[in-house]
Amino acid sequence: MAKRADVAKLAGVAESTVSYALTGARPIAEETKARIFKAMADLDYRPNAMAQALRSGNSKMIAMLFGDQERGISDGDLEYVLAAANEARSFGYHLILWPVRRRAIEDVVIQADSGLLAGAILMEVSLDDDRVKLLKKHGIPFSLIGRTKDKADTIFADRDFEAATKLAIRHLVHLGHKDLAFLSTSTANVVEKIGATVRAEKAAIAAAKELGASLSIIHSENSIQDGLEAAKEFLKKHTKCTGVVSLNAEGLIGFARGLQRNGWNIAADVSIICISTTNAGALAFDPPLTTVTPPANEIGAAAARELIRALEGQDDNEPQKLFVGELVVRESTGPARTGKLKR
Amino acid sequence: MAKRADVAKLAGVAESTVSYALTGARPIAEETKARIFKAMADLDYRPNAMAQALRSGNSKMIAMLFGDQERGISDGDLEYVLAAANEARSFGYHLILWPVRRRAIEDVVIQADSGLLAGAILMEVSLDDDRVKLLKKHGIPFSLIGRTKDKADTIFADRDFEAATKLAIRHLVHLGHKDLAFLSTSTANVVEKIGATVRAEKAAIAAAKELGASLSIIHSENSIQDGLEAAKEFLKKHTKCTGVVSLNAEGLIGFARGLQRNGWNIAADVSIICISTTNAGALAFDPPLTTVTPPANEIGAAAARELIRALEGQDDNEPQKLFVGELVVRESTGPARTGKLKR
DNA sequence: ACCTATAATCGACACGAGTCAACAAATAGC
DNA sequence: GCTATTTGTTGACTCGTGTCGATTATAGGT
Repeated sequence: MAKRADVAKLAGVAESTVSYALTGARPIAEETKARIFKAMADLDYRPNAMAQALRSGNSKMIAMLFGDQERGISDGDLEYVLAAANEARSFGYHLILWPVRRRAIEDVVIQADSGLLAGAILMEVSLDDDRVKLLKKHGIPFSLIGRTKDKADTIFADRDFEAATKLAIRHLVHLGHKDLAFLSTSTANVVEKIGATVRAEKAAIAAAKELGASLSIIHSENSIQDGLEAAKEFLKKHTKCTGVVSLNAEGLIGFARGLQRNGWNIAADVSIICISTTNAGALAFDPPLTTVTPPANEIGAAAARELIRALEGQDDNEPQKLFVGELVVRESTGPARTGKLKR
Repeated sequence: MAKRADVAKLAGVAESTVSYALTGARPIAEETKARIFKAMADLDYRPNAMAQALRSGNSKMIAMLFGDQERGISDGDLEYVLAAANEARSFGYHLILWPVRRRAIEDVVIQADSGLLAGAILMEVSLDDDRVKLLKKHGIPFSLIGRTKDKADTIFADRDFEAATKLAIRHLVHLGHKDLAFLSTSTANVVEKIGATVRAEKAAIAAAKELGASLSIIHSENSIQDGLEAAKEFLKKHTKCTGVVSLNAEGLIGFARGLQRNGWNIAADVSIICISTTNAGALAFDPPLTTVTPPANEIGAAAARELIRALEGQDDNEPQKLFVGELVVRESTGPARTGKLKR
């Protein structure tokens, strides 16, 4: 592979001149520039990325910290990751996929200290996340997909759960629903203070109150099996409910199935709206699911973009971004049923 | 950050001695070694990855080339990627996620020439893939998830579609099914010679013949909507069929729904087995889907491992790996119906 | 006419590691 | 007891860039 010295020799200039022609850090005569670029083209010259990284102290590598086993992989996750990767690349950065168990975060610190990583993006953040503290302590630049309770001096892109939940509840209330249920994730998530769960539950309660509807919260693991259990609970205690908002994509599959097996008709007997599934997931439902779709692309891209801005030392007035997502009305919601269930 | 010079000074030795203590390329007295390691620990020294990469000419970075928009993202894809990332990291390598449109593959060559990439892993390979030719031409080490028609001198990890398809068909035949259908992907995939489609179709025909069953092939895009269309076609032309093998995970959702809406009972009226969906996808089905599950973890890991072996110059007797996947019997298959459909 | 600012270029050095040639001391071979 | 090899260590060089200081030529201001 041709190096800078080869280009300089062929163009008949000093190596530094080639550098300045490339970076524009100092003026170079047009004529000389032309000669240099010609030489670069002839030699098919590519500046060596590792040498640049070493010299400049910027590897342009960003670790995408992916919580591995713990919470299971959901189909939507890939969307965040791809969006971040695309955005990073458009800035000349690269995204290293880093499946890392929660406890093994020290590896990341080590690799950052070794100059491999310029920064990191963290997914699945809890409200009081040790990993965030560790990264802060070691001065490693990072951004979050999600957010912690203490938001000071933190770059993040997150869902605006308050707005999304409210959007969903308002949709149901406008359809005449008065008795609502909120299908949340596991109680463990509440205890561990997973941001999404805590915020969405709070927001649901607030929005229901504001809009004059009642709301019960149902907890369920993020699995079909547990969704079925949740349906049983619902059928026992919450038959008055005519509308369900779900934060739990996987659980909702079981939940809906449980109701359907019991003879319930989705949309006619009970309206269901999900705020946490992809469009693909919504269409896999029968009937297709009304959703407030998480804008995974925007969130992933924003997390990457804002981190890179910080890395490049650009002052950003607002590196904390919230995204609501769009209400997409499909066929799982309809006017609140009046009178008794027809069964 | 402490550098090698700091360690050398603190330990009272030359820099090269520190290097040799670290790499073991030359013998160093135990006593000296101890002093050096003590100094490294005290200074919290980490060798600079970029300097090592520059000096050694090995960036230890592998691009995971991810066909972006074209074929849509399926949930299973993340599994391959994560498995490859984990495997790579266990060898001290890193996986750069690289969403790249088919045509933009030149970028990869450029970045490989720039020393950023040590190699690449390619997904969604067609039997006669231009990208493979390009990488070969430029001498960029790569491995495939999937495989081309010309397998010579190529590292790959792929599904053994022949065996997987046969496993599926045998399962049905053993249950007494004689008239089978094969739900394939789009005809475009056949024209473009996507390996999975071409191989699985061939294998299905061969296996059915061998086991004495009839087999019709139904083409459908990988979407629920098209799956519904495929169901219509099936209901018109193939009502004799009692068993369906599907290569088309997304399409199968629509296909099954189409049959169910027409009053068909899955398992009782028609057995369905899918060879290309994740366990999660299978469980989202109602009834849970019998599958020959793609061993995404093994395939992703093997693609990474074999590439790294080649990069490190290890002669490998067999860098071409095939994986069948396990037959998991769930509730979508049962004995062939006898007599007429009860409708 | 003189001083200063800017354009254009060059050579030297630094970034932080790996590796080779050289050398002293210790050991082995016969 | 003399040569041949191994052990242990050092300094110098290299990987390919970015950038600073110095140098010359030219233009601009008074």
